[in-house]
Amino acid sequence: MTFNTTDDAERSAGELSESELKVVPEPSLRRLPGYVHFLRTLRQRGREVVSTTHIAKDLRLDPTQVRKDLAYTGIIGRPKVGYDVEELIASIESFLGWNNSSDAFLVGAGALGTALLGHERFAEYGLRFVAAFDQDPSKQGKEIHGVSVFGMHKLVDLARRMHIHIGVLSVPAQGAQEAAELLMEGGIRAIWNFSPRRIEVGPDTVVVDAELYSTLSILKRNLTLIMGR
Amino acid sequence: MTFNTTDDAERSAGELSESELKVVPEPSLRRLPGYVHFLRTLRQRGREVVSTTHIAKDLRLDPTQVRKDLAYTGIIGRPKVGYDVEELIASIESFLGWNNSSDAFLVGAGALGTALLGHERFAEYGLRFVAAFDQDPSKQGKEIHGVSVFGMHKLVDLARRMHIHIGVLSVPAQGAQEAAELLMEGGIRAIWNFSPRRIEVGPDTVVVDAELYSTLSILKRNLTLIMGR
DNA sequence: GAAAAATCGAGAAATCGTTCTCGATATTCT
DNA sequence: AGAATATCGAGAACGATTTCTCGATTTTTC
Repeated sequence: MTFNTTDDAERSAGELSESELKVVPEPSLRRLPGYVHFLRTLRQRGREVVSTTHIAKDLRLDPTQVRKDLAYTGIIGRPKVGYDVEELIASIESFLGWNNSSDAFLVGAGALGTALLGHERFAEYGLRFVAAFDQDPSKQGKEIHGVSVFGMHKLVDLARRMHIHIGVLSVPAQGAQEAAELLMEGGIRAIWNFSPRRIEVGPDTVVVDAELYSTLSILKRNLTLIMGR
Repeated sequence: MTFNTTDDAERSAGELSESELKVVPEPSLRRLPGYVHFLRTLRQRGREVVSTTHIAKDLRLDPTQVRKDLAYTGIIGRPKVGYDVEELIASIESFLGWNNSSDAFLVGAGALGTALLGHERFAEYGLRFVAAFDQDPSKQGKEIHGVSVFGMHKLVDLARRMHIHIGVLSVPAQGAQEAAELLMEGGIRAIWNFSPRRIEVGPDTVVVDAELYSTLSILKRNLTLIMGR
């Protein structure tokens, strides 16, 4: 997040009813994509089963922790053997909602927005951009990486008619809240926020911050520490 | 993890000596950028002092937590008044190392890399791209957002001569480790990893994952939960 | 000038997440 | 077939982070 960063954990959780969201710890949620990535390479190498010992070793985690994380997705393993790789991938992907690809709108087709539109890899994670929006008239009517760019005034109507549920926000800080309001008016239920601003949403919408500036801060802080040794 | 993501907290911490890094909790580090952002808007509005009560309310956090976070940066407040906004911003920025801008290399000038190069905002967070590198010969010799793109073979020598300490990795998963090796050979001490792959580094280098796919996963998971109500 | 109100800062308590321990189970080896 | 080994899964122990409590301090009000 963001800078928003500020409150990532609290924030995203706070937006939903307590009971439902806190079921799975956020740290576990953060680790799950990593498992999938590792498992995909295993599958590519023809591996059929894998133990948490094995996963943990590669990812430098505690085997018990991996086991608990995997358990959240509902999979059960076999003692002395481990888990079926194929089944495990399917279990996590399904749990994370990567299977049913979601169509998304992107708001703010600047440098960052353009990059996000061009990042084909998101398809693997169940995200597909179907339209982009920008205030700048010179961008409207064009296509960026195969996605049409519209003016902001078209957003609400299009979102409603296309039944879009995900909005990706890559606008400057000032325009962030305003853009979020439009997205909500269009019926969007989830916002992936790349802007450095905390966004206020209603109870029917979730915001997750991309945390770009948070991780950058951790990097610079760590660099300072490591240079001073 | 992940791609990275997986082990962010553990990972970055693990790379440094225990004592130094664990001083400030990572959750606090993640929240600090958010404070700065909020404080900047306060300053813009002419506000001169602010209390943790005030900050916490806006960011939906616990006032005590905010107070503890701020204390890590070394600032001290005045009872009944709060903190001097200007001084507080300076304190956090200095703590996070945003003042002394760091020169960085970017590896992988694809869609994501291009976007990062064009994101002027990073300058505010003490990051400046001075060169980019890519395998693709058609990109070499050109400039992207004012930054020259070189072939990978120039990386090590240039990094050494320019005394670069930060590398930003936006290459596909397969090339990530290899690119990281080059960066380390060039003397780079900190890597901001946007690739969905865990990276192995020596004890003199830190890796911080950008966690793009982690936050996306949290978003999709939350969306699934909220849609099912 | 004294009383009231707001806020900081330090320490205690509670909560959350990670790590450890152990019994149960499936496989492999002899 | 029986013993040894590896791994899962559940619960306990531990550690870290968040939240609560309270005394001290400064400003404002009467």
